[in-house]
Amino acid sequence: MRIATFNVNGITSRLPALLQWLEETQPDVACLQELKAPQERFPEAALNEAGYQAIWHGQKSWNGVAILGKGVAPQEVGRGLAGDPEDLQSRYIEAVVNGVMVVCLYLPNGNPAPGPKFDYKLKWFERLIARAAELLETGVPAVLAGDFNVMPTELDVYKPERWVNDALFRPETREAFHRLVAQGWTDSLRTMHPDERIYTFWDYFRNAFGRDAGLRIDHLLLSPSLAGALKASDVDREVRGREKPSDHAPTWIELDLSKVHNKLLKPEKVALP
DNA sequence: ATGACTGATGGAATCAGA
Repeated sequence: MRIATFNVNGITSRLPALLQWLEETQPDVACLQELKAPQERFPEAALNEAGYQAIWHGQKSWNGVAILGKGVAPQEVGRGLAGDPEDLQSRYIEAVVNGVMVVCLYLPNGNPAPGPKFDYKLKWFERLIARAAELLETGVPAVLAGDFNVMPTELDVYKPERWVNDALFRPETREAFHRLVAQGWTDSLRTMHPDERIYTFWDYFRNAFGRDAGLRIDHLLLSPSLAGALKASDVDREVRGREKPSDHAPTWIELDLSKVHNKLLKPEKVALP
């Protein structure tokens, strides 16, 4: 099973590129971020036509997340991240797809740092860490997929010294990401490419893609029950070089679920905390 | 330290992104 994550940076203007990529790579599950569209303006019909069923949490102008299932309807577990009833931003949605718990998230950018936006990012991170711990306690096979807005190490940024004071790379941010992973999650892309400079985002500015001035900020984290099923992981880099691209490229994993067949969630057992 | 580029909103200029 292939699970992909793709920050589309506006699903309305990105729809042709999204449909082309889905047609070409046929992921079984696709997690989308930055829809930048209100709930009623999600292009459900076009995605159905392409063979995908979807759940989504839209928001006017900003944010917005979606989970697509190829030929299957994602069974929604919840939307919105627990821990702050006053947080109305659409950054989090969970669903069971093909027996796997799929978490699609768009972690706040946090710039400028320090400041209130950075505080919001760190608090959001703590809420995510709490939810991730809950999921691990249940033992469900789970994937945390999305735009984490974190470069975990110096290998994940083209020029680390330029980013040390940025919200995506500050020590507090990296420490939170490492604390999350240390719960027992597997960083799929880094596991399959231990020493490689491999990016998922390139700024629109200054010909960043042409210079390969990129960042690795989109991640797929696997629960222990799924780690043994990881077969491959990579970035669909060429998508970033096309006409009217997102500033992110799709990032994906390939899982061999026959290896964890007895651990998959049954349809009648999707009731989770 | 700043700006470059893009999308959404609204119908120009501004915010937000990373």
